[in-house]
Amino acid sequence: MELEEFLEKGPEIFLPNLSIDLVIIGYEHKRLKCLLLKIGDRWALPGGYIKKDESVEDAVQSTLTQRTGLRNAHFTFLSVFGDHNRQFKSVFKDYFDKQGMEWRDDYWFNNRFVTLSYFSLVNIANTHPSVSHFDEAFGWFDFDDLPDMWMDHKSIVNTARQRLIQDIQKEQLTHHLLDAEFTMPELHQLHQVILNEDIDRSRFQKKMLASGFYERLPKVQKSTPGSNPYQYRVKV
Amino acid sequence: MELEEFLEKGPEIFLPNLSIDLVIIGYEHKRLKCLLLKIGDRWALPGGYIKKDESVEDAVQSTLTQRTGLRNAHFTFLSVFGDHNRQFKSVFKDYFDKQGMEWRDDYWFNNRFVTLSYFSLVNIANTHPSVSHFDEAFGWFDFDDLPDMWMDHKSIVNTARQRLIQDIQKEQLTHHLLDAEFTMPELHQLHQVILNEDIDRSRFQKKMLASGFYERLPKVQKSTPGSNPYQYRVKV
DNA sequence: TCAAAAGTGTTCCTGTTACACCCATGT
DNA sequence: ACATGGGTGTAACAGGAACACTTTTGA
Repeated sequence: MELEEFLEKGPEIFLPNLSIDLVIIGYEHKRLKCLLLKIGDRWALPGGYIKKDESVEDAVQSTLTQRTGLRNAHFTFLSVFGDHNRQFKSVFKDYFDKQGMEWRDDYWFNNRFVTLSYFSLVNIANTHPSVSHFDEAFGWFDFDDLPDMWMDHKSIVNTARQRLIQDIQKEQLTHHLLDAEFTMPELHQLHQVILNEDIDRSRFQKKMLASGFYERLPKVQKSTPGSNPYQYRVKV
Repeated sequence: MELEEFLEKGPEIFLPNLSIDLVIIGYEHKRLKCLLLKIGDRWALPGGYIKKDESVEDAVQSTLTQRTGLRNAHFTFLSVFGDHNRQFKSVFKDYFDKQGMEWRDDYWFNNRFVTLSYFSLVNIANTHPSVSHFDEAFGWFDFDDLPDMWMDHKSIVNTARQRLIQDIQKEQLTHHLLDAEFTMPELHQLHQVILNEDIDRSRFQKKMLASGFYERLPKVQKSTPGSNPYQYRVKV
């Protein structure tokens, strides 16, 4: 969609008071990362709007695809942010000014918005992020080293971080962050990073295997000393 | 708000595509109950809309107060229902026809709505439910004996039931369903009803006391055989 | 004094924790 | 051979489940 169309036809195409914010989480170099977009001199979560004739889930999926290039990425509902004075005005005004574009207070996206936030676990290596109307750049940021962010976006990210810690204790979902085939040491390392604490190797491995969620594949050769770990993948 | 104003001024007052649905849960005669409203020949969840200048939480609270008469009732977010063709038209058309009221397809509440559902645990004895614009009656229905309901409302109720079962294992929130002072046997009975299974008395009592959430009060006289149970209340 | 209700104690079992042991492999 | 990494085993412990014991009280 062209910017022109987005500005003028927005209210006809989208639900005018609902937005979607995505906390897209990746893992690289033993760090948890979060995909952010640069708008003006601050950063924002990727997001989008819901077309009047599409479901919320479809809107999330397509926003996710648009931003990461991934077709069937994982995502889960995070929470509703519904403050009465929640609006994007300050975010975009800055951008318009800098671009020398006409600014109008009655642009539809200056409405008050209720946002539905979702978080998504992706394999960074498979993503091809792209920029869109207002954002000039994207970046994967360390969870512990977030840049200046617009509005309440930083607190949304932190909500996601807390939620992730809770969820991985009950559910197997961290594999989304890794390649389709991975080793237990890799998974172990990842969990330690997410929980930010040491986990007993033995216990971790037994717990994972006992879940029945993964299947063991042949060992592969590797170049470091020590024995070769098995490869695993999620069962079909 | 008068019906006239609601029909005509709605789009100016409320966010035009967001609604709230409440699963208000009570407990009476050893049964879990749910508050429903009669619209036409079916039943619906109490709900409402969000004023443009109020937060989602405030809207939920005031809808809850309006429907139950309770000032500070418990409530928790349940889930988003965001199907693309989710609309109330069929619900209200029926009502308008029966009342001999003019029907217009372009009434604002015939829009497609995304609904935010919340569930609330209340003490039925303290409630004073009231009817509003479209609903002619209210009723507390057994969870296992729900009437014909509009749209996806029955599945929202069932989502709440499942969610309640999960939540009470981790959190102390069932006391909202009882009087401010209650006995362990009462709480025990309640949990058995919610989980629909027998719970060992001994284990239950120890778990509840170990939570540190309740404080013991003096025993009171009662007229049935057996010893008098202690009273408990939530710690301040 | 008997039966029902309520509170507490005891035993068993499962699953978590911490740590030890052994095997594989590159240097 | 040895250091490193990876897989599995074991003993100690905590918390849950099942059941038994005791006291209180109205009939």
